[in-house]
Amino acid sequence: MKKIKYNLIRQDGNARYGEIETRYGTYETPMFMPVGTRASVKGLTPDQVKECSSGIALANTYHLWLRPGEDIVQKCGGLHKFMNYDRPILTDSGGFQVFSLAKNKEKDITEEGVHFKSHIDGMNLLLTPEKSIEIQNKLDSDIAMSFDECPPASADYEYLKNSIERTLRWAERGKKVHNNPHQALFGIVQGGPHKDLRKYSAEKTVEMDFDGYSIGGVANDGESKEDMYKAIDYSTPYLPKDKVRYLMGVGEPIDILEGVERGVDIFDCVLPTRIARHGQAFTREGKKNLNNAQYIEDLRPIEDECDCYCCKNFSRAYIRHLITVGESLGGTLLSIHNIRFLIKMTEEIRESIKEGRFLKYKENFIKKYNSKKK
RNA sequence: GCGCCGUUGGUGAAGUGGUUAACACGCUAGUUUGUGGCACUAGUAUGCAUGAGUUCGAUUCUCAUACGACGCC
Repeated sequence: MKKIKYNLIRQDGNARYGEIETRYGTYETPMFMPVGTRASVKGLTPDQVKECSSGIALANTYHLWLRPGEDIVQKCGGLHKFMNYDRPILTDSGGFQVFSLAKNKEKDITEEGVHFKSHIDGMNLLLTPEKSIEIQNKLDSDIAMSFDECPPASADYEYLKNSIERTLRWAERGKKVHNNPHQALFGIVQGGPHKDLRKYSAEKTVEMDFDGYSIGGVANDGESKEDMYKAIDYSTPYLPKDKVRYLMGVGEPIDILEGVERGVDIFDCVLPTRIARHGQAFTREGKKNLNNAQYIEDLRPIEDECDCYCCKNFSRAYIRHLITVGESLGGTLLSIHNIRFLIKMTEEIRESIKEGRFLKYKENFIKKYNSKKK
């Protein structure tokens, strides 16, 4: 009956090195979590994901609710058995998806929940805080997320003020129905880039006593980097030290570093797999587009020093070939590289925090990462 | 040999006597942050087989040449 437990081991400034204990083992933080929206990290087998030294993986409540349905997953023995991933799983609440599907924001987002049309068959549906938690209970993930309102980056102060109040009420409602004894439940801090709203949202959420806390409403379309960093800056100071902090949806290497510096422990992002499918690779010197003609005869791996399956076995020329002809193996290999890249990065971040040189590590990383930019 | 039709970019092609020659694919580059997977954005023919003519002006009209398809002897 053990929920997750976070142990803070060392701090370097606000950067934290720690570990998360779960029923599927103990994993170190800072951590990057690969995203497997529909109970699958796109293009990868669970073994391939684990080979990247993955810890927690993500799945999505909205998608699994529509197909195959939470009851099917439950009958199959829960999400871990269903997708054969024997490490921890976090389920997103579905809020993010549902908000992008709600056409008429004013009318469709109500106190009860969010009305929207299924992206599959157009059916009118309603997702409520209770429903989201009930689905996640059945999916049997290790961490469930509260159902929050995810306002666009363009939302103004007044809108956000009302929005965080509603998110707090929704968090309370979700908490009441949450009944999976070995599933942790996280609260979500909102409030845009505004200091007072973030502070208020964080303090009120913490009062409800969740198993961990996320910073939401970042990495939205059109949001500036400055606003994202502000959102973190104004949230983490009000979060308890002995609970995990999760920055939702962030996965650009530099943003991970900025998050860690501000006291964030875990990150998730679709970026490594999405850009992989479109032919791009993270490297120490910034993103590389393997579609580019310069790689046609390039026999080198994407990165000489990388220890991933892709870099140990395949050339840039081969990957470019796969990508340009549309072979899905190209996306798979690049996804392995990109996921490993971010996880390796978090391993190095942990070492640097343990040794008290995180800021130096960050500075060097960013310098090299931006070195090829004009 | 005669007749007839055709010849537009890397490809398939649309089109007009008068500023920037449609569209698609390809190619080139860029984008992508709690995934409505396999998308989006931008660029990509200084020239419409070659030569001459008509015209203020021709890729568009006329003639010749070259090449190609079809038909006939």
